[in-house]
Amino acid sequence: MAELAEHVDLLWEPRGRGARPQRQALTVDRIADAAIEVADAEGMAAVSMQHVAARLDVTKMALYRHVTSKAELVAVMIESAVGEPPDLGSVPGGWRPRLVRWADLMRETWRRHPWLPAATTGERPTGPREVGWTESAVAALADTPLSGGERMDAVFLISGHIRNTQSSATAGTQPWTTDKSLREVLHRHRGRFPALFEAATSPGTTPNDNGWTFGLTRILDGLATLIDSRDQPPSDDA
Amino acid sequence: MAELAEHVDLLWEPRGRGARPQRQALTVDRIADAAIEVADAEGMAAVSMQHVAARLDVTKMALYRHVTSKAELVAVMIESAVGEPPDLGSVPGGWRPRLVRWADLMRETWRRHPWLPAATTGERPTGPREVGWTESAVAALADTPLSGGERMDAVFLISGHIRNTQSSATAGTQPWTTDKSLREVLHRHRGRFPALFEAATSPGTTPNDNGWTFGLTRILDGLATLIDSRDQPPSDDA
DNA sequence: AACTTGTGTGTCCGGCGGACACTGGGTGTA
DNA sequence: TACACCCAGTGTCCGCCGGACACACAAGTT
Repeated sequence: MAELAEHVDLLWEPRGRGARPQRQALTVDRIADAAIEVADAEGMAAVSMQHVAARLDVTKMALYRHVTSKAELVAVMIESAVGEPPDLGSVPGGWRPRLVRWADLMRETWRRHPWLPAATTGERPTGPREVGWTESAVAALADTPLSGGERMDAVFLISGHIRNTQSSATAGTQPWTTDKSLREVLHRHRGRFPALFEAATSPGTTPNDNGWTFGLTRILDGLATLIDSRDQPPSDDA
Repeated sequence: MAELAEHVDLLWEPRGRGARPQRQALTVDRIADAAIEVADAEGMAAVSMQHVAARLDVTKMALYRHVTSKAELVAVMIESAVGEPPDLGSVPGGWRPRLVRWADLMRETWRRHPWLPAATTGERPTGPREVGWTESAVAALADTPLSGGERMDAVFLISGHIRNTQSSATAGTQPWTTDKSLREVLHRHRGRFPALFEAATSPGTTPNDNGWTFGLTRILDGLATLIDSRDQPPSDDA
């Protein structure tokens, strides 16, 4: 690790005030930033202690002075990547525009860090910023007649939809309209999957956004149905 | 690997027709079954070539005679675990009861194999049974006025909801109403997350099914809104 | 000047997926 | 009957992974 070039620099480069320039001190933030860079560029699978350490020009064990385990590093990565939760107070028009705005912001964040779906599956601790995002969405439903549990379920439903549309090929449903080899295999077995074949080859009217717009509109329409049924106090129909 | 007990058995146990009983030959199916047993019991993280091989009493390299890589083993596991897709032709009442039935069946399958969400995230090949499940759901929407792309988006939306409700703590939204330590931390920071705190502590009217029923109802209501708007040919309201 | 503390290093471990050469029993053929 | 071939299963090796632990070494403190 002690590079010869480093010594040469020491001899030849001007030094500031007698103290050696010396590389920047390691901090949790610098580690998390480096790990996020790796994940953004090469995916979650490339995030190993060695790889992250190499990017910072230290040994992997140096990282353990600042994080206790890889799981903790990932947790810090997530908390840093999701960013500050938004304030939707200024969005006019009630719960629906607020949720649309929230969903768009969250989707944009997740789009910038495609590894977030992979990193956030499974049991793990939750950080304050992540909670803040949820708070923000739950608050958007404050003036609806939904119960507390229903508000949480609604937020979970939307955030789940973001996760699903951001991670490709989630349930084996997605890439058929675009992936050429899949279209080909579907064509070959069209006798076995007639409805799917017809749906995948018929002229599509949906935007190519992984079902994002379609799903969000359905979910919000469904919420509207529930909310409207509550707003009108019990009418004659069950 | 050559067990003494095996030799003893050879000497003492009756043998059928002169041929030694000899352990069962390795097949892809036997390997997949063993891997599924491991995953069901100990989770996806415990599925390693060595672990699976040990369960079959062979060396890990023996598995590579039947699958080319671990990824292929996982693919075979999934294809085997999802089972035969259902035939919904006999379900009366139109698209909605058919989709409800489909969702219940799929949810039950995924409940039996909690590792399916983890195993099916990320790029991977898709098997015919998995496609068959999608076919089944798309076919359920055959007599609706939805376009092909919309049918696929609708199916993706529902299967994504299944995935989300089956994998716990998906977006940091779920376990707050149940997990005691999370309730405690939320109580401690209730000033910072007032809407969430109020929602999580207010008397809940939702069943404790991870938002499954709530979300499915919202999605189907949203689909109904779209379908109804198509069924009535363009009326006066936009 | 000696001690403590905090930060990065070097080495080791078990487990992972996988490449590759080998072996030994069953079978088809001479 | 003898032999060669075939191939499923074995043993060994490699590089990478997360992580434990002892150590080095500079900066303060007393």
